[in-house]
Amino acid sequence: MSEPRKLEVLRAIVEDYVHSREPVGSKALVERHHLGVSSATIRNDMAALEDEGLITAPHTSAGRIPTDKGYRLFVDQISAVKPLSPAERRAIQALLEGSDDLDDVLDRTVRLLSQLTNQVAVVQYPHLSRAKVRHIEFVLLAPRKVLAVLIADTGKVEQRVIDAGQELSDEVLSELRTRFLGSLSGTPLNLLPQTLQSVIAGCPPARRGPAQALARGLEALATSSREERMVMAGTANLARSNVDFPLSIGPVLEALEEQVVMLRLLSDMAEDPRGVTVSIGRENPYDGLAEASVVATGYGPDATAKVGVLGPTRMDYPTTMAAVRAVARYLSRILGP
Amino acid sequence: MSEPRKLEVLRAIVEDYVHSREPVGSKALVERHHLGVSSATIRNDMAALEDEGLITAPHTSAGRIPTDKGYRLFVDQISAVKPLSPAERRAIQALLEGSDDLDDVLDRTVRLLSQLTNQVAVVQYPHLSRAKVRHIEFVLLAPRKVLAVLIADTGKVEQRVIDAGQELSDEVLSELRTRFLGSLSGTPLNLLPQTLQSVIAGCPPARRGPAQALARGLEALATSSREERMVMAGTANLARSNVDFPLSIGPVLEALEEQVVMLRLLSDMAEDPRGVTVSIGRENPYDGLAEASVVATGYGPDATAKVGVLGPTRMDYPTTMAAVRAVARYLSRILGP
DNA sequence: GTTAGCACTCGCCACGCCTAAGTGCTAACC
DNA sequence: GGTTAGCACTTAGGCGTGGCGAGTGCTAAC
Repeated sequence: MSEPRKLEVLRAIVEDYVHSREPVGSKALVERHHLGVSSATIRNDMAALEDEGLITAPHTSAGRIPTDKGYRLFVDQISAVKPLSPAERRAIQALLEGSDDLDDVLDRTVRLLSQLTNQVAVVQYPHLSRAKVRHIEFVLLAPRKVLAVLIADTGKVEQRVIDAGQELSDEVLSELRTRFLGSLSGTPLNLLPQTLQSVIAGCPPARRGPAQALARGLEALATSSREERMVMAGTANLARSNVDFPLSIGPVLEALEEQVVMLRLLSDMAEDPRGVTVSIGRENPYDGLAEASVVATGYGPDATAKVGVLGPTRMDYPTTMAAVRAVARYLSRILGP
Repeated sequence: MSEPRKLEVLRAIVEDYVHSREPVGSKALVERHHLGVSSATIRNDMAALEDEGLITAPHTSAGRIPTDKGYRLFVDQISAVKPLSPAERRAIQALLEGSDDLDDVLDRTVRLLSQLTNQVAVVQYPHLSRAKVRHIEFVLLAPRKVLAVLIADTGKVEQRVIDAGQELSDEVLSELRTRFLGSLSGTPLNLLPQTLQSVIAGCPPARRGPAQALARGLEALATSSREERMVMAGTANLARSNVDFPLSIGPVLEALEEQVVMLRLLSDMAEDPRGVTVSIGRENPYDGLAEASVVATGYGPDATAKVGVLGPTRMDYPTTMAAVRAVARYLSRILGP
């Protein structure tokens, strides 16, 4: 029993099953792929694969389907990344080029990716840590309520309402604004906390209170937005493939809606040297996603924010991985300096 | 055959069907509701109701279910708005009070409303027309690219990247900023176009070009955000009630994701004097929502932005309407002056 | 206008049957 | 030893049958 052929058999099973959604038997296998051996031999191989836990039979007299472990082996060692079609490349380029705003870019990206893969696409907002403060604005909404707006040089705008703790006049606020802006302009966001301390220290005692409140607000602004938000598209694709999620489309939707879950999941995915990380079925901790796989990768300057796709474990990994990788690259290029 | 009793029968049918999801027959009806007549009489009434197109029988020997028209009559003339439970009132109050940001408020609102009704909740962003300009900021991202930020006195922040058409220096931009801010501060957003014209007119010829570009950008900023965006929550509830959308949960998700469709739908709903508008099944033009109903109402100062709920035609209208109305009221109060 | 009674219509479910697909095993073969 | 042919065995799923059960419409009496 040759080891290479066993892998070849696993590959064939995965591909056929992904294609037909039906358990694949030994006979169909030798017919569709020219493996050069008879179905009996394949049966032996399949028995071995089953012993190793790579495939399983839903019932005695059905063909085999890959297990999570089988998909894992397939993804890690067998499959080759399928190149995108020129049409797809063009679509990516065209769709992403005419956009200005960051929100806009991300929005187009998820839509594109979900169309490309026929699955649910997810994009995490890029981190701000590398960005620098471009501008700060305080606006007095009510005597004690200040709207703080932070504009980063990446074009990202963050806002938040802050309780100043005491009543402020427009003049005081304006003075504070100048103070903050003077010290903070150009500061990288990850260094913001320290710099804020020095601003407060430089304030006359009378201004300390509100300055501290504002500083806290700004700090929250810079850190809160880090990994907190994401955009999503293509949930309708879940329903189309309701054959894949027999009755469990509900939990999947829940997980997607509870953005925290998805964000955790994305963040936890270790960066794969080959560029795209895959989490298959029960490999991920959330029960609702037991029958789902996530294909994701980082993008942007330090590749910390993630873009990815969620679909049934029975998905076309090579193509999906190719699409995710391609989209991430274009995305990085567009957002890049 | 008494007219009032016929309505009573329709009411009973709607309520039972909503409760049990199963066609309701004449016998079950007299048992569950004390109508004071026999099942034979009810059968006669039901035949009449069917002639009028208010109810229908899925097949010969099944009970009846309401038609869209039947629901319509029920909503318009029969049902009484069910008051919310004290617990629900408390939940609304508690959840909405601890919030600061507009985004935050809307986000909590949809989540709350979807939990309250076990359906998909939708909130349209409030219009800006009544809001006034509080602050304007221009930030130079690249020699020709300007990030315009518009802060309204409602605390809403809008941003957009503008192509200035020619290279600008920080000084020129700063001068323009002062010019714009001087004239625009306090201007209601719906009057923005006219005011912008006067700003441009007041510019020295050398500044006209960029000023015009910026003005166009600001105008787009003020109008674009009007009815364009919405927040949504509770799509997972669609799946839970997959009994209601037999196989058609896909189209519903599509409609929800194509925000344009939902926004059109919401905007098109005429304001009902009783406060809550209902669109039932095929009353709405989009095919994917043929089995869905929307319950919505306006909120905010001029009640032009909408908040609502989408669910199966077979929904508990009285409670849903009550929830929508209550949430809209709290929302108006919080956003109010 | 209401009611009782009755014949009739279907959807649904359970039962049993059969077929097709696929397996595992054994014995022969190279 | 690995490969193959053959065969007995298993089982899901499709299909027709028949028996409820729920519900209706109609008629005749009240």
